[in-house]
Amino acid sequence: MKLYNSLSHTKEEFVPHVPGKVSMYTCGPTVYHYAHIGNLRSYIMEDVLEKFLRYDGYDVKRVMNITDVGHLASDADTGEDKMVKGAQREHKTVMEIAKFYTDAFFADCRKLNIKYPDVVQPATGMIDDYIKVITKLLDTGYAYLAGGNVYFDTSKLKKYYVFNDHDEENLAVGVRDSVEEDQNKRNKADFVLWFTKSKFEDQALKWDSPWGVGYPGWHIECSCISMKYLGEYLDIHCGGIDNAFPHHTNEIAQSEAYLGHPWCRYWMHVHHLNTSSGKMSKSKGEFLTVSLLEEKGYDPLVYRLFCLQSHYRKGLVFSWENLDNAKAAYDKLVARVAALGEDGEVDQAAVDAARAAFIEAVGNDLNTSLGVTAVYDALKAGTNDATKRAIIADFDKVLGLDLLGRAAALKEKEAAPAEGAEEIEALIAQRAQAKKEKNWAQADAIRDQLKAMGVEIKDTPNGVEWKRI
RNA sequence: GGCGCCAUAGCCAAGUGGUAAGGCAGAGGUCUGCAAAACCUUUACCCCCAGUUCGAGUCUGGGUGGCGCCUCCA
Repeated sequence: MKLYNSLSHTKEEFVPHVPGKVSMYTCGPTVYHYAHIGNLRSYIMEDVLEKFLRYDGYDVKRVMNITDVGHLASDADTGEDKMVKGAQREHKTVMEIAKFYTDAFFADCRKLNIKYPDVVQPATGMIDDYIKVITKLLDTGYAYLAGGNVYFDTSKLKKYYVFNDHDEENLAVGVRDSVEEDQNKRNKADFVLWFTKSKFEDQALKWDSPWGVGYPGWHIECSCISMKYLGEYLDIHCGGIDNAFPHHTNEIAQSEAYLGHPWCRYWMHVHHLNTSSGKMSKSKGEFLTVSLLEEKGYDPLVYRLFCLQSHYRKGLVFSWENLDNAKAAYDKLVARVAALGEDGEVDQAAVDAARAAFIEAVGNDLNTSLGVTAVYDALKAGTNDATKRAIIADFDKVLGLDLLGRAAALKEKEAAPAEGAEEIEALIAQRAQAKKEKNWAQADAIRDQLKAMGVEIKDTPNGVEWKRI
């Protein structure tokens, strides 16, 4: 497949380090609050990537971290750790908070049909590894001690700004309000590997280390977790675009300094979900969760379709109008799939041809919009229904829209003798009588009454059909 | 200020030099007492200005606009 690589800024043919196998790392959530649907856009698109690679025949191993330590609480840099703040807010311990929101995150993922990674590793479980890597970086001169903390020395690298050509002179450090420049740093871009002293004294979790009691820096976890489970050569590293700098840049710096050779070949960055006022973010306070969508009556998979209709490398604007658009499309799609019959022999040649076209489309830098179009093409094709079902089932291994499952549920719901069926049938009979007498007002009144009961009727040549809505 | 991504119909979008896919919404139609559903038909001089070319949405240069990053973010 072709994949846009943030390192080269071009679409490249994807070639894994070991033929047939793909090692894939994803930056996981910081578990201090619910994930919002903007966070989840990344995980949906990464899920599609993973599923597509499997669909295309690769043996994929996917690893994700859970950040349960060490992220700052606010723009104002006031010295609270996000985990600590979350714990204080809810009167729980940091670890209780982490557990709760980790579970909540994966519950959301399940609803969105996002596969659970092969390995999930909380950052707090890897302290020994961080110490091992930091020790070597100190021994080899890539790191230094200053003011009680261990820093990575970015000047030791041939190229530090790997994703874009930053000019250090023009980097605006502390560009946001009240972020102070750390005076211990030798170079502007240096970053902390291990804290023993910081402005953030209220860390809940601290560990002993050769440099004193403290806690790890904000980037080391991803390097260490990735290397532990996926080895020295990583094929694909995923994450939100906002992580490219400094987080991923620093990961590369640490990992390659530690390993002494190139580390990760492909970097995939998912762009943001925006609202009319910019990206959706937790720190802005107002954000949408999967639960909220459900409360408002949206199937979470409607949101998945909403994401798939766009491209991961483009900003996507969220609005209720746009989500309604996706909802209408999804409901229609499910209804069309539900209308497919069961009869006929699957035309394997047609399935193979559709599959080849699908791979061609989605394999081009994850063109999910075309992938969705392929479903419509399959529905319109001149094949029998069994073949259409087979093709849609096949595509759905990647798209994850559960079209067949939802269609079956829809049919079951319509077929089930719902509660109050006699009453409904009686009303329908009354309406039929009214219609016969051309008493349209009463016929319409009965239809409205049924609608108020949650029953939708339609007149067909074969009589009246009704269903619950 | 620096760096990066993006710019196609009301909305989401495809398009990788040869006379603009698809979806949603809208409009018209078939059916219907009226609806609903379904089906059919229909809706674009591709942000602007130069340039390259027989030919540019597609390449080049310059603008404009939106978004992101510059040590919390997916």
